[in-house]
Amino acid sequence: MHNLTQNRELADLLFPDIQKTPEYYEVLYPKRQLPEGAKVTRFAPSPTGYVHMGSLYASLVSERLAHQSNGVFFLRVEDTDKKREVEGGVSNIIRALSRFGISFDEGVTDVDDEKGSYGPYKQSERMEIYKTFAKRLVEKGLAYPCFCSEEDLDKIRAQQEEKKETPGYYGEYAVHRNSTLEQVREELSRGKPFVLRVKAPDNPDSRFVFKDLIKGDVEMPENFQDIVLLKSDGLPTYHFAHVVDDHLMRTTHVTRGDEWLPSAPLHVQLFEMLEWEKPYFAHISPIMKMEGSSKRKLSKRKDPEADVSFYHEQGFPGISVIEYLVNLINSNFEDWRRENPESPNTSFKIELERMSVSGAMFDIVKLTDMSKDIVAGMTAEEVYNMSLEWAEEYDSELWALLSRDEKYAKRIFSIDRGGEKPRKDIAKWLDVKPNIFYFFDELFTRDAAEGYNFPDTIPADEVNRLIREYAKVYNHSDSKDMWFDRVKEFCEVMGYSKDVKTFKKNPGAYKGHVGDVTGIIRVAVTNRRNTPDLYEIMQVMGENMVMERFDKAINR
RNA sequence: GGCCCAUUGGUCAAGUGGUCAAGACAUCGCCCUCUCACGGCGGUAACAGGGGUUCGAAUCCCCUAUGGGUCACCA
Repeated sequence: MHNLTQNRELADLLFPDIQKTPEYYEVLYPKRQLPEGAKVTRFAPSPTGYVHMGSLYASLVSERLAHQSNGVFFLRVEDTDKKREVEGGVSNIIRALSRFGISFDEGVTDVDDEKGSYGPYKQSERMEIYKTFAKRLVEKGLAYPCFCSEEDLDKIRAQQEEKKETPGYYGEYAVHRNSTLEQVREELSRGKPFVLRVKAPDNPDSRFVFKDLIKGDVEMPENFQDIVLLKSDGLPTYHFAHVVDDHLMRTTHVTRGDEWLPSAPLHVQLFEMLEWEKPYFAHISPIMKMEGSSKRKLSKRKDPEADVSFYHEQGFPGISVIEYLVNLINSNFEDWRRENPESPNTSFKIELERMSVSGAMFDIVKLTDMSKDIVAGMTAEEVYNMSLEWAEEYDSELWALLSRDEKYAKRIFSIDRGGEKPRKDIAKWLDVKPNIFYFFDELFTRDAAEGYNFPDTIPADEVNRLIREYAKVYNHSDSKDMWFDRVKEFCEVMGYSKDVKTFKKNPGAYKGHVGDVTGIIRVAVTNRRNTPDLYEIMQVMGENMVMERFDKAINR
């Protein structure tokens, strides 16, 4: 057993270079002056550059919590594992999040830049801080060096497995826990590397209860493992860094994936050992994916849609993804949206208590539907600008066509848009090309070369006859009503009923109905059976293009 | 395996002891319509199972099953 002076000696022995004190940092990073109820949250990724859907989800929760309470949302980079570091990773993460409208009030802003007065915000630059608090823990007899090698640890584990005991470094298995100062000195003099471990209370049966803002009251065993605080390279583990950083950065609400729930007792224990006020914890359930008949966490390795850049590539507007996620956070968002169709989604207040405690299945069909609604609400101008921007990066051919004649492109996007019931055909910018290709001869030609999509129910001869005759009566300067009147008249001449009802009443009397005829014209002009308003399409195309399409169809 | 968390229609979910168990997406049917879409109307479809507690249970308790998470000098 160490007494107080021995602890102090040990602390100096382990951290001879640490001169600052915890008190120094308490003054350096004072409690934030914020309005009542303001929340301080953070996003704390490893600098891998990869942003998982689950991370976006969690960061969205954190961001909203902070910003809807006039609080602070900051970015901290958890780069204590060099193996995870990827060149340019930080910038990638920041860029990926900004595409979804998520920005930070303080923290890391780029590879070598940051803002805010609670930094540094990169853990690798906070070594002195961690060591200062580690030293204090040693002084208090709450942490100690452990010289076990990997092999030693393996041996312990093997022993425990054999006896069917809980594996880990604790109690009587914690061989270095009660080393004397002399023993430590000797190991050190032999140049042996060490890790710093917490001296956990040795009572495996004691229970720990805490209130999670999402999961509710959770009861678990108290932590009794002597978890590593400082690795042998001197860098802190997540556990220690989290506690030190979130205290010093004055985080009020720790929002993170629920894979952290099992280590929450450890974290709370550390807060208590350091005599710090505990933050609130909110453990977020993972986003799942259906595989066969069972669900599992969306996987970075297996699922392309787990990577948020997937949505950028597909051309989902960032706001669509965000609204989908907001709805996953609080499902009453949909009701709110219906009542507030014009409000920005940031006006919707999220509530942690309303979050689901179990993992939600990621539903790309629903995302697509929501996105269609959002795009349908955009102006032609917006659709043009956003699809152009997308095309610039992902589809140079489309980009060239859209920028070649801006006015023409915007007229295309104006069809069936802006009215009471806007067309819902575009969910993502990837959908644009297949929806508008027929307005461009080069794309249309390529498409028609694959074959025309005339219905099989009408013989080719009849198709040709209809197009040839229709081309003769087509008058490009007709108003919409006149155009349709003329179509109906044409139908009667050709032996088709001028409306569907008449045909249905007496199918034997006609070759078909007006829908069949317009269907043929539609395919001739667009090579699609489903399109927006045919009249509008032909008006936008212009007379020449329309007539050429008729020719081309007849001579196919 | 230990420890946690969970389980309402195909999916997201409302629901906190008394509801004909909302709504949305998907699906199906009908209507509207030049097609498709949009829109409108309607349909199919759920409290994992078993025990309790209670006048009464999706809601509370226990057990079972299933799913998920976690048990590193990774985060």
